[in-house]
Amino acid sequence: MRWRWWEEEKYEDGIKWKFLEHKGPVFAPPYIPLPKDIKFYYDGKTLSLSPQTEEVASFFAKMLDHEYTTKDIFRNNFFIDWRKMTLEERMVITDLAKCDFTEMFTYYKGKMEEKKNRTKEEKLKLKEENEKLVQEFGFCIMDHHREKIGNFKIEPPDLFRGRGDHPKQGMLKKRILPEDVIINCSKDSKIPEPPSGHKWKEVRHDNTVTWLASWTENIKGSVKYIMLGANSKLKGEKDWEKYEIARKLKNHVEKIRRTYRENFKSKEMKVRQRAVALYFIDKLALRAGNEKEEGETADTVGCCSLRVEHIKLYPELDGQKYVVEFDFLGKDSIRYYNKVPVEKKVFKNLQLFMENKQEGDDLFDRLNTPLLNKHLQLLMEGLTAKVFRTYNASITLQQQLAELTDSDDSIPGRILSYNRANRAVAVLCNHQRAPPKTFEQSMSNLKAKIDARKEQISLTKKELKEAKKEVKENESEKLKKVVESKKKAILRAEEQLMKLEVQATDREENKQIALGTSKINYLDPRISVAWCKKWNVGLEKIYNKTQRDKFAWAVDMTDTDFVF
DNA sequence: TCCAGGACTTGTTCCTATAGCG
DNA sequence: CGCTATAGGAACAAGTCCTGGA
Repeated sequence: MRWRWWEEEKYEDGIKWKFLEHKGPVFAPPYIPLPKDIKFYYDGKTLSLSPQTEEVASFFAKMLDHEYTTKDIFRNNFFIDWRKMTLEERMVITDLAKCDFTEMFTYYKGKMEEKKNRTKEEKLKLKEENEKLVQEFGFCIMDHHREKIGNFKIEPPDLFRGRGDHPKQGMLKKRILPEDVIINCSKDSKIPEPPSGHKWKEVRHDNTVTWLASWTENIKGSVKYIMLGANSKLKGEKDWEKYEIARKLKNHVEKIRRTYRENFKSKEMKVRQRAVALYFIDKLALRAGNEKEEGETADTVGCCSLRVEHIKLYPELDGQKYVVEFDFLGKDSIRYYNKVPVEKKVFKNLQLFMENKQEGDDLFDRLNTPLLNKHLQLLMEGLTAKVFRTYNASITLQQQLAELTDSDDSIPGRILSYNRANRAVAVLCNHQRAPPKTFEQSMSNLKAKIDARKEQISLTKKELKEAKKEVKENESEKLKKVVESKKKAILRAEEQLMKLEVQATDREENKQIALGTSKINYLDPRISVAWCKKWNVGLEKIYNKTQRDKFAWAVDMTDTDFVF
C-alpha cells in the first residue's frame, strides 16, 4: 500500500515539516591533474601551468568542439576569469588566440572514448558504486518517511553556460566547498558530517522552508538548493494545490474575461494596459514577464516586459482583420513567433500604447508583474499570471481529448489522439524543439519499413489465394493449415502496419514540438489518468516511470469521471 | 512603497541506459 | 548478440512570485 499523504492532515500555516534528517550533499570530485606528457602551448612553446590554472584551462579545453568556444563573449569572459592565475602565468599569457589547448582536448576526448568502451563488468561495478552513493546520500527522512532527494550532488566547477546571448557566458563557476554550504535539518536529527577537515558554513533548523542545503553561486550571486524529488509528499502536495487553483479559475474565468474586456475602455491608461496584457496572457498563454536587471542576463521578455519592437500591427493581413505579429525571445531565449487576429478594441489600444514610442520602449509602460498580480489577487484568491498558463493548458487537453478520442479507434489510434491533444497544448505554450539531427533519416527508415510491410502483406495475400486454390483441388489437412496460418500472418502484418503508420504520423507531427514540459508542468495528471481509465489505455503508454511516480497521487485519487 | 534576496517552479541541454533492430 | 536511435534522467539555467526590511 502506498503512503497516501494526500489523505493526511496538513501542518499549520507555513510549517513544511516536523522532522528532517539527511547526510548533506555530495561534493564534486577533486581535480585530477593532467599526465606530464599532455602539454599546453602558448605562442607555439610549451608552458607548464599551476594545478589551479590547469584546472580552469581544462574546462575550456574540454569544450573546444562546442559552439560556445567560438563566441567572443564566452572567450572574453573565460579569459578574464582564467587570468586570475599566478602572477608569473599572467605575465606570459596575455592573448587567448595564442593558447593551444588541442593536446588537452584530444586527451579528454580519448578519456571519453575509454569511458564509452568500458567492459560490461566495469560498467556494472560503476553502477553499483553509484547506487551505493544514492542509497547513502540520495535520501532523507522527512516526518517518518524516507524521501528521495532531487539533486544531492553539488554542481561541479565549470564555465558558465548561459542560454542565448548571455553576457556572463564563459565565466568561471567556482568550486563549492563545505564552508560555502548551509545545512538545514531538524534539531533532534543526526546532523550531517562535513567532509573531513571541513566545516559547514552554517547549520540551521528552519522548518518553514523545504530545502536541505543551500549555497550561493558566484555568477549571479543567487542561492542554489538541495531539495526533494518530484515524487515526494512536499512537491506532490504543492503540485496538487497548483492544479486546484487552476480548477478554481475555471469558475471565475468568464467573469474575469468580461472584466478585462470592460477595462479595454477604461479612462485610465494603467487599467487598459493591464486589461490588454491579461488578454494576451489568457489567450496566448504568455508568461508574466518580470523585469530583469540589464546586462545581467540575456535579453528576453514575457508579456509585461514586451517592447514596441516585439510586435507589429496589421489592420488587415491575409484576409484577416486586426492582426498582431509577435516576434520576441522568451524564456531560455526561445523565439516566440505568432500572428494573431485580436479584438478591435485590443488592436486600437495597442496602437494607442505605441504612440510616440521608440522600438526599445516598453509596450506596457504603466504595468509590471507585481501590479498585475495584485489585481489578479483581487479577482480570485491565489490567482497569479502563471495560473492562466496552467488553466489554459489543462482545459485545452481536456477539450482536445474529448474531441479527438474515437471509440472505434485501436489502442495505438487512441494514443495518437492523446499525443495530438498534448501537442495542441505544447503549441499553445510554445514548447518547441529543434528537429532531431537524424530526423529525416529515421523518418525515411520508418517509411521504408512501412513499404516493406505493405509489400509483405500483398505477397502473403497472393500466397493465400494460391493456397486456397490448392485446397479446392486437394482437400488435405496440411493445406488447410497453411491457409489458416497465412490468414493469421496477414492479420498480424496488417496490425503491425497500422502501428507503424500511426507511429510515422505521430513522429512527423511531433517534429518541432516538445511534449515533455507541458506534460510534467502544466497538465493536470488527473485528466490523463481518467482518460486512460475511460479508454482502457495503459497509463504507461502516456507516462514513463518517473512521471507515474511523480503523479502517484493522481493515479490513486482519480476516477473515470474526473472533470478538470 | 520599493526593492533585493530568497524560495520554489519551469525549461532546455546533455549524457547515458536501453529498447528494438537486423 | 552487438549496434544504434531514442527515451529517460541528471544537471542546471531561467523563470515566477513572495517576503521582509529600509
